[in-house]
Amino acid sequence: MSGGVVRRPTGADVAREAGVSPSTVSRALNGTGYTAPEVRERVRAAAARIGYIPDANARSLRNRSSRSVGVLISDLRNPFYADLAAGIEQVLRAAGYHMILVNDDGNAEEELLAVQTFAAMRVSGVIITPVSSRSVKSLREHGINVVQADRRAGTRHGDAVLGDNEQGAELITEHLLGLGHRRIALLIDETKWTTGAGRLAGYRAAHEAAGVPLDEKLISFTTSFEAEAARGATAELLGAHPDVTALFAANNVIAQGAFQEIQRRRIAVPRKLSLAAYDDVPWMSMVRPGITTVTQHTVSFGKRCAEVLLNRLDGAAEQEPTIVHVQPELVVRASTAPPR
Amino acid sequence: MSGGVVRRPTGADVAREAGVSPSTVSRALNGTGYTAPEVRERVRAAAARIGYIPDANARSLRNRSSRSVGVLISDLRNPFYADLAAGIEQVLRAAGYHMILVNDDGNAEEELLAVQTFAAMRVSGVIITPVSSRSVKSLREHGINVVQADRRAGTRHGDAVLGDNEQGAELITEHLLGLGHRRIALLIDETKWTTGAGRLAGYRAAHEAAGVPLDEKLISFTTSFEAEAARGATAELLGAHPDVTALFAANNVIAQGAFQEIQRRRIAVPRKLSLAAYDDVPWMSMVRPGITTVTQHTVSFGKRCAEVLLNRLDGAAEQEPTIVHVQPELVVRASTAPPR
DNA sequence: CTGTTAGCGCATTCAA
DNA sequence: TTGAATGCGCTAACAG
Repeated sequence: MSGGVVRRPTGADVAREAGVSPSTVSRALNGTGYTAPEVRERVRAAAARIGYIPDANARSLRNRSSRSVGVLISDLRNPFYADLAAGIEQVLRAAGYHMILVNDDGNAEEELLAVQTFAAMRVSGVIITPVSSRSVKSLREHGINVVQADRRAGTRHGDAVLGDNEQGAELITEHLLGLGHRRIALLIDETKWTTGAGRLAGYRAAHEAAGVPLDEKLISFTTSFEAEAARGATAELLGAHPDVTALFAANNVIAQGAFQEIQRRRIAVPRKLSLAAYDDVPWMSMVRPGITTVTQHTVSFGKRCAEVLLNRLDGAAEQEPTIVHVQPELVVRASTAPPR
Repeated sequence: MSGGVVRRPTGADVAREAGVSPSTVSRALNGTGYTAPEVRERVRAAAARIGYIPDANARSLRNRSSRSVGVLISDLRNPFYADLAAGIEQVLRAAGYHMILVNDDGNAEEELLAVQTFAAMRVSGVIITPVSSRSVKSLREHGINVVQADRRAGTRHGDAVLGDNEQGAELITEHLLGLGHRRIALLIDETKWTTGAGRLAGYRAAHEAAGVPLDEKLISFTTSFEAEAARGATAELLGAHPDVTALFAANNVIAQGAFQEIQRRRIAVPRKLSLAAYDDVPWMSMVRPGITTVTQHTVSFGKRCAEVLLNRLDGAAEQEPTIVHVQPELVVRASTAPPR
């Protein structure tokens, strides 16, 4: 039992039940075109009675567009992306859309595959934390609305919701400089993306503004996106430059690696070393000392992304690109203090 | 520019390009039915040349089923669910399916709405951490394959991937009893779901097995799913029962609240109080002392869910239900030690 | 205001 | 082995 093909009621069934034509059913249920109020009620009742659920695929085929939105992120296990997706989904759902979520693991191939999928599904838009500019271009060529989230790849055109990475990094660096630090190391993984580039620029700008000379050797580039790599980079840096008094980790994964290395070496934070990070994720407020961070209010960030997309779908098709800048905010906790 | 409707190539276009009929295109590209190898190549080349992407909606309409799988979870911001979804997505993607992710916030209404959506989309299956049994029933009535993940609502039928909550709770409780604790409090939020009920049962069973009398007053029920509520419950419990030497938090959110309250009161862990939790999430290994937990290997857990569903889709339509039990594993860290 | 007709793009009969 | 015809379920013209 239970198995087999379930013949689900169609619009024609509703039509029969209500004694009208299929097109009237469509109009009555969708509120498009004219329908006599009395008829509309009858159709609604009939539909409810037989449990009619309009077939989304038929509708999308006919309309050449669906109520689906593609969301393409790097890593759902990273709370930054998970929160972003959570914010997006919340707004989409409230607006009657649903989210196709694809993880690309920071891999351009996978990203391109997902673009194919989204094109095939005729999603009405895509929100993407881009890895390669090809995907974004490809999306556009397919006539799909795209909102770039968190960073931009290549093209500077089109809708985007971005954090002000330069300002965020300045906030942190200023904070550290203001405490009296002069040897502040930056741990960063990439500077090809707008996020990394901006954070590096902010770090530089803050030094410049304060008139503090910057030692380029204190900028450490991690090669991978794993916390373990960041731990190694931290070890190396601390070994080579024992005079460093503060560490600035450019994202939450790097911060994790740095924190672990610091714990392993039993370095007293903030007495011997201050630590600050970009992006506030839960563990940073759970550990002692709590980590000073720049938060981007990630869930709201995601909401903004969805709002920008929805706005574009609501007729603003040929409007100017919307660029939203999310203000980063410094959260001072106990991991930063004046140098000894 | 860029705007307007993009006329995407259809199978007919490919047919024209390759000098064959549309049906041959379909056969050649899908590998169904007979096609001359030479023709197949020609069609493939033509398709690639003009950038043909089969319309997923048309295909789903025709096939009465899509390559979409609905995933319905409680809260993407909770790392447990995020990891679960990450595991599911990874396996689905590798198998050529995609994930429609819906958050129900533990709300039965939202859950039911999502069921409607999934039915409308003709998803080929749904993986759900159920809130209400109605949704699961409704899904079945629509002839949709469902895999219940982590817990079951009402019905004991059908495919499911479940943690052995009773055993996991026993593992923790035994561990604490073995250390010599006799006054172990349990912080739990619900016991209507199979997860909560199982964990409570395991806590009881371990006491029984050890011949240690259990004080029912040490079982504290949180009313909400927020960490803050758990913090309050912890405060109350600690106030009422200062002789408690160990705390067992039944999930990661409760553990967070408990941990925060413990920090606030500056209670020495594990010297004055031991703390253990169900489900291992990142902050638990970052804080000092690290929290002793039972891990369910959540990402793999998610993978198993997807595998069970895929297996069902692969012809096992009328097969016996698959029930997978995921073995919990005790991870002993520094938050548990013999009572003072 | 409502019904008839047509077609979205595909996969599958059935004939050839 | 291939092509022509058909219909999945829906909505939008167009007549009435």
